[in-house]
Amino acid sequence: MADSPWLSAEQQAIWRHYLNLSRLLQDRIEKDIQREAGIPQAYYLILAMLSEAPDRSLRMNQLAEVLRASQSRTSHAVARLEQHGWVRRERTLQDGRGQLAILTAAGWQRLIEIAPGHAATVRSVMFDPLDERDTADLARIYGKILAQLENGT
Amino acid sequence: MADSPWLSAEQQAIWRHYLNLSRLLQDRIEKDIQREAGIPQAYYLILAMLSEAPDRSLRMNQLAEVLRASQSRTSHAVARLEQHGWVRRERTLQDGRGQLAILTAAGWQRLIEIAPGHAATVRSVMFDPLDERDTADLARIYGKILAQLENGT
DNA sequence: CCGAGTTATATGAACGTTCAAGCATCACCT
DNA sequence: AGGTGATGCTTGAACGTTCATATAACTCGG
Repeated sequence: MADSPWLSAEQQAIWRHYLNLSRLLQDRIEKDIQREAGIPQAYYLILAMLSEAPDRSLRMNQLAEVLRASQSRTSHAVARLEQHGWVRRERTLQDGRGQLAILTAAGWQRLIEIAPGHAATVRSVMFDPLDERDTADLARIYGKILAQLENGT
Repeated sequence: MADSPWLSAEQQAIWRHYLNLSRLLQDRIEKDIQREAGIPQAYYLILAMLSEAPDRSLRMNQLAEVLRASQSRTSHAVARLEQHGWVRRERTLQDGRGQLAILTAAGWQRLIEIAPGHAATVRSVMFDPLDERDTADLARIYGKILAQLENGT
């Protein structure tokens, strides 16, 4: 806990900036992916994470962890991606409870169709306005905040 | 549009950091406010924005704009806050279509009960890990990105 | 002042997320 | 082996957001 609960004027300004930025950015990315692929960004990230995993598959467990999403959310999401035919599920052999989420060929295909446009959006909105010093600073700062967040309380 | 669609390794790392950070932060704040007030952060922000406006009231129009939310979303949200008794609506005199969203006494009361805890959370998670140079850098960087975002495409 | 187009808001359905159970399997102790 | 608790995952209901549509009030040219 902090000694004073209030934010300084500067902190308040940054916080409002952050709120606006993250909403605008979120909306922008969301619409972009929705238009290109007809799925929300959260689902795109599932395809992306699976594509980088060995055998393009992950246990629901681990998938939820890399997404930092709840198991429930992950389960619902994978169920829907399964309907699209972009992911399929298989029981794991080692653990009878385990489910393996596997990126299908169609899912891979879809992903590589979408990815460049998505990357271009991210670049143009987040990185084009920044110079090298900015990105270095941003990396340092995000590292600090993330470390704090991941510490639990 | 950018010349190359791909992100550099550093940009990719920052982007992932940002995604994780914003999700963790969002979850943290959301649960915090949900626990304290039983409303989502988006609704808390409505109370906050109204509290700062003249007569603690704004036209739906302007409210949506300061929130950077759609009119539909704002309408649904205010409807629900009205059920809680924290906001009420009144037709505007000048423009027969206009609706004025007004923070009630109960809404104000609720807000000042919640605000300090909320500020403490923001401070502890976002600002405590940063030193003065960090916050200055962050202000500069967010300013740049926001300017870009607000430029439209 | 009449009608076409615009603006301000609301509404309902569809979708995604959260929350609280629920079920099956595993792990461990006896 | 058999029970007790933990783990992995799913399900359904409740809620918030989005999208398309509706409605009412304004504007402005004729």
